[in-house]
Amino acid sequence: MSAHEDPKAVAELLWGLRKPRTRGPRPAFDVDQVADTAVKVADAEGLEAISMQRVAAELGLTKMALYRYVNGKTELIAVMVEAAVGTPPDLSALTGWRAKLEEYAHRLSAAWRRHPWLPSVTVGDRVMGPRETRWPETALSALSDTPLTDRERLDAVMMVSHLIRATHTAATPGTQTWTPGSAAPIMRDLLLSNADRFPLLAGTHATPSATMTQEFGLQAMLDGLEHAITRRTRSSDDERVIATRQ
Amino acid sequence: MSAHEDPKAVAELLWGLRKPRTRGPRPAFDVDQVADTAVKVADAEGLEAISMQRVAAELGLTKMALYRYVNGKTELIAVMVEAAVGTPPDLSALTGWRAKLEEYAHRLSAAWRRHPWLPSVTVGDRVMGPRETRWPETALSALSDTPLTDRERLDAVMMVSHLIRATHTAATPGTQTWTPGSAAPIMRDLLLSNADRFPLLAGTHATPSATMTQEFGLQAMLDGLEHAITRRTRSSDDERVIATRQ
DNA sequence: CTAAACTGTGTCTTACGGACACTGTGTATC
DNA sequence: GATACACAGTGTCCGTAAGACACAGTTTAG
Repeated sequence: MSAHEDPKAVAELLWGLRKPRTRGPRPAFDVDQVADTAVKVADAEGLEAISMQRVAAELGLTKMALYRYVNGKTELIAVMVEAAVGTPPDLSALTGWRAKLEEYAHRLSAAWRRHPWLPSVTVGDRVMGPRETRWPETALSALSDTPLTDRERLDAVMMVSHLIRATHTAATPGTQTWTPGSAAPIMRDLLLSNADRFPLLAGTHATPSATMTQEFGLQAMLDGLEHAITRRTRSSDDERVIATRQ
Repeated sequence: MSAHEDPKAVAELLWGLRKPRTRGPRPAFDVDQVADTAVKVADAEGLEAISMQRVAAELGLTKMALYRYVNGKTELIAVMVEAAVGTPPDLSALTGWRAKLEEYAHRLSAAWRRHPWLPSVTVGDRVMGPRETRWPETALSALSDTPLTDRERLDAVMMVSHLIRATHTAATPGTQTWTPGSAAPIMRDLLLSNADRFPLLAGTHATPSATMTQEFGLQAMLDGLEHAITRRTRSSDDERVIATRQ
């Protein structure tokens, strides 16, 4: 949209590379306060409640005054994410990649549960801030003593993140604006009254796009990862390795 | 937003439960034509190009005339999805749940590659149309001769779908509006110049939020699923089962 | 043949993101 | 300490979006 919608500007803002102002009146707030306020609004009323107007009003400012802090809505959301993600857990107390990665997954899940709008915004080609970047870095550390390649480690981390995201996105509607949860029962009715065409789905008595059990998916993924690691270890240094689980 | 944003109305539209009109002038188009046109626009110019104005103009109609066909943008997108998903593959020729599910995953991936905007819209609490519903139904059929419970089967299907989605969402930005791909190199530079704080990520020389190898994740998932299935079989009827793979 | 039903149109409202010019204020420099 | 510059906050304007609503024209049922 605007000329300010530039990833370089976002990077400078998130990574603290904005030149500090000296002259002129003191700003009434700083970017962190703006971000925190916006996060509070999004937590309470959802992401669709976030507008320049709304956030500015919350701070007692005019809409245009907000543009002094962030160059546009893209930057606003970027700092919101950075403010909301929090810090990843310390995994050094746990032993074994599996325990570490499992703990990581649960902590990530908790963070996203606290801010239901986060999954829908932390998607796609974008610039992450330093706090957010700590998360994948931490996840990678869980896998550092496995025989996986760098690429595989990254893939595994992304895989876990995406799974956790998937278990949360059901709550955060994408383009639908009706009250959450109202579509599921209707979908269920449709399946039941069309049970002849969709016998398996109707048999599950659950709507497909809705919730997904997080633990089943997570354990299956870790099992699969364990398989890959075990096989890699076996073939690489020709030595049987006791699997961490069972 | 409007009173028309009601999942029941969407369900009626998608499942062909709208009472057929008899009196009055013939509509210039039908809902399918509207959907196809909108899909074409979205394929060519992205989802953000979709507006009532734009789609109406494409059909040679006024914006308000479009509201005669769909009650709002939510309905428009719903019919777009139903028009774009296509039909799931026939898995009956393949033997074994793993081969079937793998084929399913690849076909799903292909469908989403054809319409890059689909992943971002097929999320959350919503009503699916009959064509789209065929997809999870087909995936469930791949697992029908496994000893998994209904719930586990559904979880497994959702897990695979979400993984495939995850490998595609990198291309479809969520809230960022800049040209795709421009953030990744900047993220890479940030990681490299902060290699002391993010040694593992910097070592991978790849940006975390970007692409993820689909096959690694898929095979890991299938391995994990295989583990669950094998264990279930072993414990349920006390009989060793030859794993389908290796 | 008439009246009801329906399609398509034009106009209005509200809300959004953003541009831009302007006012006032505080700090650094001379 | 005076002054000029830099910057925070404001008000106004614009383009675009979704949607409400009333109206004109058309076609089919009775």
